[in-house]
Amino acid sequence: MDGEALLWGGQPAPRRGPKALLNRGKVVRAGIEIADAEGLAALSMQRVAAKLGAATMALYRHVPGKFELVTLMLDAAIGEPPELPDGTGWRTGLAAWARGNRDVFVRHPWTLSLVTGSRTMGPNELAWTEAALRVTSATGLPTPALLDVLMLVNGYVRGAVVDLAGGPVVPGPETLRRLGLLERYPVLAGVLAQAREPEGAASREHRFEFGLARVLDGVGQYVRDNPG
Amino acid sequence: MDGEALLWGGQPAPRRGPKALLNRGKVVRAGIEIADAEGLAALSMQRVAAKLGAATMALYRHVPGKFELVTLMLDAAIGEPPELPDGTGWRTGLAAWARGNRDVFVRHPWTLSLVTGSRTMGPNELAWTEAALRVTSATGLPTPALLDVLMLVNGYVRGAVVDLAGGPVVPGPETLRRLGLLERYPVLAGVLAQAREPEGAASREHRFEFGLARVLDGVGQYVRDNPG
DNA sequence: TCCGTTCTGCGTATTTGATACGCAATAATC
DNA sequence: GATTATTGCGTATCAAATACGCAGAACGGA
Repeated sequence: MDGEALLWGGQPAPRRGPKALLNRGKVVRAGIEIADAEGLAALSMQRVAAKLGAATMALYRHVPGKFELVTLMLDAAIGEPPELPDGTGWRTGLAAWARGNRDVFVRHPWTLSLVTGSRTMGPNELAWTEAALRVTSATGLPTPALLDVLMLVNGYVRGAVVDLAGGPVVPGPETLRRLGLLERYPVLAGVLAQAREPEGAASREHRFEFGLARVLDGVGQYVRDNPG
Repeated sequence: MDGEALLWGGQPAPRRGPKALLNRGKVVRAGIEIADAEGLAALSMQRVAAKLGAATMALYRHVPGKFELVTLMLDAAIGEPPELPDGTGWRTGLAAWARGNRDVFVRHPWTLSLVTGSRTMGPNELAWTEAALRVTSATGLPTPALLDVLMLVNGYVRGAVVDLAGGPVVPGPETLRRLGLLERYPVLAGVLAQAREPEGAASREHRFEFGLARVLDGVGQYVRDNPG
């Protein structure tokens, strides 16, 4: 089964046989719970089966295999797009979309490493796309530019969320000093000297909004310079 | 061995014993070659050993385990930051940095799914950070804002590169029609109707530059509004 | 020079996890 | 009730990571 059939093809209701104790939805939800709590690395067919009180092989009646399970988990975790404010202007709408998008990744951090590869969009992901295009179309920009703006905002969110989810950590000060990096990397040293305490969630949240505002400013300037 | 010791601690040169046929660098490079060609999923200790003409267990003399191998592969793939034009203004420098950053991910697509998690920065990644901070400091912005700008640009690049590397694919037109999505998703339908042929590399490249220009415009406006 | 120490390569065995295959029980349908 | 589709899952196989320990190599000191 390819990705499209998996995500978009319905499952024919069985007409005979014993009542199924499991179903695709239950399996997918159990997988998401495990990944939310312990990450994708902790996801195994045995873990999912154990959580459902079933034998490992029972899962294969409902999902073709582990890869397909993860594919289904991704679209399920993305979920439906939020209701976007209507008539309040493209900037408000696009900002709300971006924050909703961000929240998905924050709630399900394991999705981040999955959206970096080539894949077929599922129903939910496609619905988010439609939602973004709808608010963006209020800019009056021509169709190709809508896609450009979508990738810009979407790209920013995906990239920025990495920091919200606990991004890269600078090595400890002794290590830097031992290797003479504080002298060789003066600007970095200055930044580290000022930012002594580790950054809290509030600071990272502020940084997300800073970047989002700059992105939307850039779009706004483009809209002004290219009146439809 | 934690990430910091692994990435930043040197290896003491052995004084005795047989000449080593392998070394950490060879193992890491072989791993990168496999991941470049076939992706991270194809990376196994046996594959790496086979490529080096060694037995699987021989690798464990040079890297503590597979996870640590991947950690080392990431920093090695990132490589040294490019020489950035000096004295041509922050915008030119930051744009060059962003493109260089993008090129790393395009050359080594498997790195994308690795930079989404929490991790210790390696020497190369830290050098890129210093390079970005250096060109950004020419804006005259205060130190905390430098970090904000860095996350903005870095976030944009990481997110945008997903599309350059072949991002999500919209399901086929029959599927959309069969499910009535073309009517329910009017804006999307319009976009799809216009963009019939699949997008080429040139188009995606253009989209990357579009987004980058908007990001830098947004930063520029902020710099103008907040003179140092 | 010779021996003990240190170090490398790697064979063997264990463990974990995915999944192919087939059987037995179950519930519609005939 | 007989037939048959369908489910749950026991068993077996295969791939992959890695702990453990041995054999041989090179270096240093007596």
